Amino acid sequence: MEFSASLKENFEFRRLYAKGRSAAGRELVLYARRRGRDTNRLGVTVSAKLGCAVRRNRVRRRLREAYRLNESRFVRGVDMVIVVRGRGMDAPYRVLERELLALAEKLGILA
RNA sequence: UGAGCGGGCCGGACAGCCGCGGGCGCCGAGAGGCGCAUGAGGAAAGUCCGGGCUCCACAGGGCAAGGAUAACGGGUAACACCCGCCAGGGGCGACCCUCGGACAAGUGCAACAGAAAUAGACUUCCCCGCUUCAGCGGGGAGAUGGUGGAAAGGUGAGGUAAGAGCUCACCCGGCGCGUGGAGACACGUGGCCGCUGUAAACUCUAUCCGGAGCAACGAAGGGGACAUAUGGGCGGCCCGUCCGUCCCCGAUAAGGCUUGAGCCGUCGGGCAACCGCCGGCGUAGAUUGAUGGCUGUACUACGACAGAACCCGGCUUACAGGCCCACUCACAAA
RNA sequence: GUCUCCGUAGCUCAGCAGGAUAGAGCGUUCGCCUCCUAAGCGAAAGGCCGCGCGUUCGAGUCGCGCCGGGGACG
Repeated sequence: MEFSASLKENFEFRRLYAKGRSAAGRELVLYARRRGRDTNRLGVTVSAKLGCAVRRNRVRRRLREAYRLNESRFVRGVDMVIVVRGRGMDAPYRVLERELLALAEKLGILA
């Protein structure tokens, strides 16, 4: 990826939940917050209650792929967190991709 | 052909493009880039057992406590696992199932029902005496008594006043002896005995177990606290033995981190589990945690259960579908 | 990773040295009381004791294996 990295630290997730802007859809919830850098950071969260490790990994990989293939459409300098809801566990890739872009559009972080 | 039984194996495949992890090679001052091969499971899971490894000075002895295991023989590093075998049970059969030591050391428990729950009494039966013929007294007997999971070894015969393993025959169980077996045990035999069930009740017997865990451990160096013993050395006590101890930074670092009781094959030993010899192979190692997306091709057509986190051996649980081998029964044909 | 505890009526809990028909409080429903409501009084309904297998004559209770839900340390 050109200008994106992972969001890792727990306190940064918490800061986004508290201070970031959010948009919710049927399968996902997206939190985003601008920061004064040139790069983006992406975090993905799937609750352990929603399924076993294999299913959680699959959703997480699909979402990272959806972001990777559409990276050029995003604004630079944004931290974001994707939270998967129960309905999103079995959603196919196309649905997740469309939902991610729609939520990003709603938050105004698409270029 | 149908039904079944035991064991083993696979569990998405192939091609292209774009991505990811660590490894190797090359380029680059560096950041990084390019190329190559490689990259989750039979259960990776639950964390229920057993070990390796690391630290606790050695991992030492004894006692107590606690825990674990439980027919017998073997396999193994070890086990609660595996194999074989015995006993009991199920199936026409292949074969399958069983926490399978000891209630004859002691203690506890056995509701309801029943006269009575481990054993006395009562009811009842018989004989003698008395009698108002209802019964009462003395003696004998242990058979009868709706029940109950379990009732004084069972059935039959003899015997007797009435009865009783009191005696006899057969059977059952225990114990002793003999034979066979490595042993559990089996078979035979005896004028020794007849004893309720429950130890997944306490307990007893035999054997085993030091503790903590890779978030273990962790260097040089720096800082601080307590202190020479009535202290400490991973739960208790004793012996023995050793020693200054603890905290913070360094350090959410590097390492530990993958070659190991490894996998495959031939041959040999063994009923088997398994063991031995020889030859070959090199097979994830992350630290927010690597396998995804798209397209195409067929197939019993959207392909089950499911993701390594120090590493092994087991157990248990989840699992669409498919393949192979051995065997059994029924029917048919030869 | 290690270690614990709990699943019983709609809710909160009792009941465990195994014994017939599983209780209490709150709630629900019905009745009484009151002009009406609350309170009070009386009655009733409501449970495969989380699931399965086993031990036992008999299991909510004992043993084993699962499932679900908490909690502790790091």
